[in-house]
Amino acid sequence: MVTALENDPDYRQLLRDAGLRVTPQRASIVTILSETDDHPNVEDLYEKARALDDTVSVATVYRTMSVLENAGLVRKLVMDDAPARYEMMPHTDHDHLVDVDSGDLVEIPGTEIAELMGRVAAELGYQIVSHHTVIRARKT
Amino acid sequence: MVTALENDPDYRQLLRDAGLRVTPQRASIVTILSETDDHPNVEDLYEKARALDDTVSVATVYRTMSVLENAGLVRKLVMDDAPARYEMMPHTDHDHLVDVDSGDLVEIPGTEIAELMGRVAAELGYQIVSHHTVIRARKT
DNA sequence: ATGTAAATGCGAATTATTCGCAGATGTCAA
DNA sequence: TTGACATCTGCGAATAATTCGCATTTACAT
Repeated sequence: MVTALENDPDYRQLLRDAGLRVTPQRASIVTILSETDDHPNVEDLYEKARALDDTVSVATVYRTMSVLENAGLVRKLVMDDAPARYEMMPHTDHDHLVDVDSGDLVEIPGTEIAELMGRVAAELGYQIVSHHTVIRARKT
Repeated sequence: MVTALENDPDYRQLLRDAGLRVTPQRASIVTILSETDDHPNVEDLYEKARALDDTVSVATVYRTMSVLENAGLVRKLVMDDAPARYEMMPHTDHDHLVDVDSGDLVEIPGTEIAELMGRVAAELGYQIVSHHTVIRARKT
């Protein structure tokens, strides 16, 4: 269980490779995000990161997410009717399903969906940059 | 070329079947939306509907979209960084692809993607209510 | 015709997110 | 090590999209 980015040189290097400075605020935010199983929104991240480092501000959480998204380190999940949620860019690809009754967000393992999209996009002469899929569903 | 819902009894009935009143504002908005090829946002709809009927207000466009979406007559496309866009619920299913360079929105014909999602969701014990997929891509 | 719930316009309120700016600080080259 | 300086930061104000409150109107079942 890692408690600070200091102990986890991976992210320090990832940030540097992306041409980004390693600040304590970014360290706390990335630590929180990478240690969590769910998909926090900015408010969640702000509160938890602040527990590690009370100099973190909301604006910085927004900026950090934006900057990490551009660097391809973070994936933003745009929700239909709620603030965006985030996850570290997964190594094992997956999509997302929202339980419309409970609001839970479930990960759909597997790369089939993305692969199919890739094929279909290729047929139209496009190469996928990213895809945003949120399935709204109800337990059967 | 239809110019008012009056001439297109289909939608009047669809609204009624959904338990909704047929108001002139709704008539204008639905007419505009159903005659357009692209995927207008609320501002687009507001301006065009207002040309038909200058009593239409922005709030009503929002409310109408919301109400029609719940009734399953309209599909809302949640964009990553721009206001939501809408389309009449298509009979021929399709998904959407945004050209990241031009901003163009392209329809992806076919039901394969939705079918695959349906199968995958079923495996997890879910039944799809709706799915919102926007692929961001670049011409090859 | 008429009663009533539903719908409307208006403008104010809310919510998520971005921005401007002045001060702080990581990083790099000497 | 130490500067130098571009990058980051916090703060609070600004913006943009969307929703709400409320008084008034209206569609439509009876």
